[in-house]
Amino acid sequence: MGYWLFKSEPDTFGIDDLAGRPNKTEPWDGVRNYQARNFLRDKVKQGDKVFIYHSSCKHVGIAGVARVSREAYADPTQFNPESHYYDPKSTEDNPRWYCVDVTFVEKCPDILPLSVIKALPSITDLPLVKKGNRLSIMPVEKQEWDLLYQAAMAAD
DNA sequence: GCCAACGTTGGC
DNA sequence: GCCAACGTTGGC
Repeated sequence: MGYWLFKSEPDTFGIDDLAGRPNKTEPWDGVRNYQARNFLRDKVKQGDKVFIYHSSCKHVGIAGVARVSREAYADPTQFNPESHYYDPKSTEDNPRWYCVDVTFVEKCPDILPLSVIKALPSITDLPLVKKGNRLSIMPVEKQEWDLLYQAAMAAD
């Protein structure tokens, strides 16, 4: 079982949007970074657990948990000229971008703030806490997951 | 809104 | 292949 953190801007799509979708499921599309793409395409597996992280907003941090309900397939938005994510250099035969489906699992009682995550002594390797971090799909080690999950779900 | 950090593009 | 210019991300 793999563990991941996916970033999203809640003004566009946040944990509440995911919870409100039919079957609480949504394609995680629009990823347009090669390192993130490679994780999505090659490493993210059905049943893996995912922290949904809210970025570029008032309360930055881990907002909830989802699981991967469908493994990588060609991101349809890359073929749609109307889409913000359209990529004219991508073809159906040789798609450049991939997405997975994620399904809502649970919401944190409160956002676990980035400042708190950074203050956890054993969270030092997670790309999220590194300087200049821009990776939108990143692996989380099991020990990291357990610690973050406990912190995120603890009601205080 | 600011700005640092980073990824991508394109001329050479 | 180098690297400057540019666009984007993302915390604050």
